[in-house]
Amino acid sequence: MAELIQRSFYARSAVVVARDLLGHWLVREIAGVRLVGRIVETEAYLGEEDAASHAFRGPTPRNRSMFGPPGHAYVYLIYGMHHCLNIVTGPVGKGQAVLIRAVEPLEGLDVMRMNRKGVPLRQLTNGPGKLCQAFAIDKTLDGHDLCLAQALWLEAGPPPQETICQGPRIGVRGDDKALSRPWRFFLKNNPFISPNSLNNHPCNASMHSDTR
DNA sequence: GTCAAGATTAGT
DNA sequence: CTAATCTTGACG
Repeated sequence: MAELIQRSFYARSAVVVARDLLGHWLVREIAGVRLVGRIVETEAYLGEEDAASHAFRGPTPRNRSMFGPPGHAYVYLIYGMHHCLNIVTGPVGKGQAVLIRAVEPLEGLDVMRMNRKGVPLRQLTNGPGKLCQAFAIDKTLDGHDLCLAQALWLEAGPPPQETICQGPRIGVRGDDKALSRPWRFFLKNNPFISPNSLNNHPCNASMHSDTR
């Protein structure tokens, strides 16, 4: 098994972590069965300075895990029907997190297809709500420690060969500043990024793989 | 207590 | 473009 990602990785700015998360593996274990997805799209959310962030107005019962230690999950229900998975980053109390927007299925495809019946491979995990359904991630995992290698964690994957693109975040509200922030990161031309990102080429400031 | 809005998705 | 579906948080 690949190397477990340590807490020090998460204890940095959400913007940096969001980009560095591309190519790493999201691992879910259910009843001994292993599901793995390669992270191909993320979004960074900061704390009280970011009008698009759930943490913008300070801690509440829902977002309380955002203000906890880095390396934990923040999972919430949106539109009454879809769950979204975030990774808490940065210093305790800042309210930073990274939304996992899309992964490329690597292991446990059969279970993922079971959780999302009749869905084409390409659309199995190409959105924040879709990947949570495929990986059976819900609010019971809110606050879960990702550094324990239990139930849900991340492992280091090989550095991505694809170009890293960035652009404005999808579906967010807030002030003009928040809307203009290029804090969505994704792997160029990867078939498993969200439909929105696929249509969002050309990417803003393209850069190449990080110095992993 | 009330109520509008939501870091989405699938279907018309 | 719109419905689905229900929790949250702001306000009073």
